[in-house]
Amino acid sequence: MPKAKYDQIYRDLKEKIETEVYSYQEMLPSEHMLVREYGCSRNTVRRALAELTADGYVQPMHGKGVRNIFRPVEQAAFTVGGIESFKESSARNKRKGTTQVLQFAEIIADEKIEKRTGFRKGICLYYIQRLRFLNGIPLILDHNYFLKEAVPGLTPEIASQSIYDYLEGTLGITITTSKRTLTVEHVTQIDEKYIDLKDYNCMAVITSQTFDDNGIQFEYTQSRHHPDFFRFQDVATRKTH
Amino acid sequence: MPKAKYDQIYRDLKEKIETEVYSYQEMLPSEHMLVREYGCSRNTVRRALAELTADGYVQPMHGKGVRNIFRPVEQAAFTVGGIESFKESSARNKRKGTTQVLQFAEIIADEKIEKRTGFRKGICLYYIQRLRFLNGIPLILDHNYFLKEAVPGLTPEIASQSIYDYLEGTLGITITTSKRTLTVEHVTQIDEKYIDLKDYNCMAVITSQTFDDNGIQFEYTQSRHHPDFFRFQDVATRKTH
DNA sequence: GCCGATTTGTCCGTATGTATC
DNA sequence: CGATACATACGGACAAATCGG
Repeated sequence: MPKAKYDQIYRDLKEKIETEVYSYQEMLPSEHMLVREYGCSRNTVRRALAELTADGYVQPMHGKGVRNIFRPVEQAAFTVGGIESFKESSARNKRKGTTQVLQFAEIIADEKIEKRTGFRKGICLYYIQRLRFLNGIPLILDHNYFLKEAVPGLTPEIASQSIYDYLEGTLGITITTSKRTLTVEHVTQIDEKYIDLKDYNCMAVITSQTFDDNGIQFEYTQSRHHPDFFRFQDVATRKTH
Repeated sequence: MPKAKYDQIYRDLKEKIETEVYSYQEMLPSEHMLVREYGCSRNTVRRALAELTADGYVQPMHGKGVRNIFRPVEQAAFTVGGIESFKESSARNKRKGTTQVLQFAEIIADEKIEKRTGFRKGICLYYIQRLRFLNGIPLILDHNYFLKEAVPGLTPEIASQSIYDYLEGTLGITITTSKRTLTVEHVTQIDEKYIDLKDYNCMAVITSQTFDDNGIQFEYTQSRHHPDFFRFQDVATRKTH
């Protein structure tokens, strides 16, 4: 938990927006006011506001002020957003998440794997297949590839709990960046075997390459979601052309 | 095209990374070096680097340096990323995009529409249905709702070209923020009527609420994509817990 | 282990530009 | 026109992490 001043301000403003201390479309106090309120420099206030802007919470308007454009979202499905473990996502979506390990193996990357995952050929990887349950219903099928040298000592036992807890807690790895691609793909035999898709013949597929704070890619994951329980959210800002 | 100094530096570094002047996993010059190279302050360099970090191009490492973690992506499908018009996306994906307007109507928002789109009940909207072709093949079906008072004078003729060109060019609107949700949904009768989905019974659906620089939501769009020609990309960074 | 040099991270105060009212 | 508000930029200071001697 960072104790940086800008982060404190960011969290404080974020909560005020979420709890409607400032209502939708209302202006926040000016930067000058916030400087006085928080007893810091203008740069620091601006940094907090920049993060809220990136989150889609506020919109700064040149010469006018900063407007609250946040609206709460209904959480009907299983919402995916930032980098989160399944455990964290389950908690945020207020569901009980459990995991069943279907496969756990050590493999050597060949050319096909290199092309798909970004791991160099010849490198030793853990390959793990896991089935994810929400409130007892199997909804997500994960195929994980972990770089063995970066993530030593992985066991099926750990995989059935939270690998991220192990990485961040026990190994002290800092997870930093995740590049994700989202596609819609036909169901496979494995999907059908474990997940009741009713009449869907597709799944929502997130593939991600995850990096630690040394810029080393230690994970490639393909996460296949039941369409009825999948929702991906995003805020984009337009770049000038 | 902003002529801000940090933006120049950002673009310059971005191009150097893309053209592999710095190769994958290589360190960029230190901030101090960049300051000398560009003749600016350290803050300005840092701002450019912050944007590259958000793009997933580099990863700064405390006490060590800034590492290039960019890898070119193969463009097999139709890649969706930031806020773009169909025209812009087509060009970026190197495809010829054309548009057929299926419906063009003025409607008044009722409660159902309010709940779905975020436009208040009673407000006057343009409703537009458009079929998008890539290289002559129909692949995307768009349902647009535009706030009439914010986007006056829209015509089917404009809708068959680029509405964004009209908004930004003729009307002088600045498009700023877009909140998007991505789901996988069953095909509808309309989908099937216009798009050849082969044996897919799902589509990739992006719904977006778009705001101008006054924080006014002027657009709600549901964009339904053929699975074979859909790919959404994203870079996430992990927040400390 | 310690120290100093280097590098990134945070924060401040100030100045100037530009848009709005 | 002046006052207010956000945008950009500079230079400096200190902290924290890393690395080499």
